[in-house]
Amino acid sequence: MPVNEISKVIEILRKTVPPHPYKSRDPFRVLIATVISQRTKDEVTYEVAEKLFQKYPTAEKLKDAPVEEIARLIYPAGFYREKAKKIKEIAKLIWEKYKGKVPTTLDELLKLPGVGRKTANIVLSRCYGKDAIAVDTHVHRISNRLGWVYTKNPLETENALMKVLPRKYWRDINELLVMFGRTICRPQAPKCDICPVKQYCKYYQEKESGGGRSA
DNA sequence: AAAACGGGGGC
DNA sequence: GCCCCAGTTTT
Repeated sequence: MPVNEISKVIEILRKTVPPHPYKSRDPFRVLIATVISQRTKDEVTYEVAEKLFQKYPTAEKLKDAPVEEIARLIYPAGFYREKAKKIKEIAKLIWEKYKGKVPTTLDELLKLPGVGRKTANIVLSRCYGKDAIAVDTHVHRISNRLGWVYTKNPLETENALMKVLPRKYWRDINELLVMFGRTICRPQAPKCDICPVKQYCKYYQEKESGGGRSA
């Protein structure tokens, strides 16, 4: 797909897709909230994260919180035991090794437990203004459906997107496509009939010409 | 009732 | 690369 067409699709989505509800740009909060959101529907997880921050607002406080108490607070997000352990360990590392400041580079972030490329890139792009593409399953699925890239895993998608997606969109693409994926371009039964960019979508075109068979 | 869902890490 | 992880939502 040509670059100017990708830009057009993004501009349409920006005008039609609802804004992402999580607004904080505090690196510590974004980092912890993103870890909590892993493998869960993120509607719930931001409420859960706020409850956690009410009781433990900083890395200094969180590093001394009992794992069971963290687990109790984040329970609705699922995987609460393993996440609680990781969250506490992250808080401890940030406080002791990084003097209370969340690392600002990909390499350092990836050393934290429970932090992979998606989580690290969320922090880099949202909190530190770096040109990073945070690829989660929404970004992966939608990029492939639209025909922007043709890849089989998130890392490939990240690399391929860096070649075809104009740099000015990198930082915002995750929030935009997450909300698009939630409301229209869902994993199953996407609402193509009301999709504002279906005319630019490979998946939709194939569905139309392929006699109703899904791709 | 069963399958889909969503990141990271350990092997 | 494969497989596991827990609870909610969709089919």
